[in-house]
Amino acid sequence: MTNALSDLAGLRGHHLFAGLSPQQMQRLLTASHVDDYEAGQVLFDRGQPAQYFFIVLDGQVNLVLYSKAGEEKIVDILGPGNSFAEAVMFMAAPGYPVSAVAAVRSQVVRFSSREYLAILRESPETCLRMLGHLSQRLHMRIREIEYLTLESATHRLVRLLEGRLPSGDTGPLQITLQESRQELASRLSMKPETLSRILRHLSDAGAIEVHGRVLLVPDRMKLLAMLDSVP
Amino acid sequence: MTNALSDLAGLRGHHLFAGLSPQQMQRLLTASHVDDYEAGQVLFDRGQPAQYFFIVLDGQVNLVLYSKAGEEKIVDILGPGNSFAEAVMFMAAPGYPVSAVAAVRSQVVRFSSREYLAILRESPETCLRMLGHLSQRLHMRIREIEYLTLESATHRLVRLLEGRLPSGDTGPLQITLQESRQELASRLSMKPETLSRILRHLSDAGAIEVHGRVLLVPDRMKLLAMLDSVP
DNA sequence: AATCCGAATTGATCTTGGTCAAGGCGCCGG
DNA sequence: CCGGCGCCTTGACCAAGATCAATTCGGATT
Repeated sequence: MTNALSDLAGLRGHHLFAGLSPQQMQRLLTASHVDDYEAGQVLFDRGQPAQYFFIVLDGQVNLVLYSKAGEEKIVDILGPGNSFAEAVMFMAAPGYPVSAVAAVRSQVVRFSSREYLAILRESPETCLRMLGHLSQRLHMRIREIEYLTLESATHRLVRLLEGRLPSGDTGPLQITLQESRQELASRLSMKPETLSRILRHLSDAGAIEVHGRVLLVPDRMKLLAMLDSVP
Repeated sequence: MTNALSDLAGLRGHHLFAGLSPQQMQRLLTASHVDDYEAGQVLFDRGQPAQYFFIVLDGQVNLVLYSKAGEEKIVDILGPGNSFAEAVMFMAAPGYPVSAVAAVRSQVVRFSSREYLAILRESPETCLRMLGHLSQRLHMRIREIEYLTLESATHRLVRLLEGRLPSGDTGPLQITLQESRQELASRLSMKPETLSRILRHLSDAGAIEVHGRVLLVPDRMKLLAMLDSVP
């Protein structure tokens, strides 16, 4: 737990802070802390009172939910530059709705929600930006609900892969997964066994080529065609 | 399609408008319209450019998603006083993320997002209120994802019923469903047949008593106990 | 290189909820 | 009072994905 303002130069440009005056930024930074976490370490638990929001500097943080039986569902995976828990501060009785755990050794900045709220109160422009941000989040969740209820496991995987394809080119493309199979499965709300079988199925069909965490997509159209063949 | 300002007195108190000055409210109202819809009529389709948000005056509006195969999933059911599509206006390229269809003959006010945004730009207090509102919505969705991925159909139904029990009393309680079985099933992401079977199961177990749309809950604890017996 | 250990894959089987089809019930109009 | 038409319920069967149980793979350590 160190206060290392000097490390934070890169944060100026973060879109949550775009439009803040240098003084406002200063105010925020003096009330912020940079923390290091070991792999597996918990940043906060679901239900805990929420006084902070966060930005990942380095490493990876997973937002996760647990069932009573102990199963876990990864709701989001955050890498460097990503913020999280910034929606919680606007609730009347702020409590984190998910748990956050470092997936690997990570470095994370922790900001005071109180301070940020005070600043928001005097900058409508930033307010509107934040509204856009939350709106985006909300729509992501609605899309996730759509995929969960209306589509099969195969569809969900194909959609995720498609979303990670470098847009543009039509030739052979490459995706490097930054998460483990278990994490990927959990995020897609399926079991690792199922993910494995689907990857194999896609591979047998020639839609992808699997080399560990690297996936080759010979033809994006062929991948998308899998959506029709497995309704 | 009539502009009936006189009908709108009740809207002054709506929490989306709390804190607006009479002039601001006036500005908004002159750019708003009251529309009547038949049962089954579509207010807007998913993907359509979004320039309005809405408040239900009377009747019922369902927010729904469709799969390519034509299955439908009801995302939300809105009654008098409820607003919808108010998050969309903050997106960069506003398009409705769901479709809205009147479930019964309904009366709905349609507001100009442009106008409301202009007002927001000059009232940080209202901005913050709206942020709280969206935050709430976001958490509802996260909870829904939680239930969908981590819990069984029975759990989802019990949770919904529990949430509708008049809080407080411990004695025998009563719930009157305002939606049809089909709607309820769709909202809970299950088929009507499954809902029917679960209701029967709960009824056999003595946790509820079913009389058409009226449900009696002899003991809220007994209902909650079903969560353990069917993991 | 040999070993170890957790992660990933594969196969066999099970469970939940979906599908399909056949009644039953309620409500409305005649 | 009687049909008829939706909606709901019930039953028999099915399928996607989960679970359980071996292997196998990969990569770190010695």
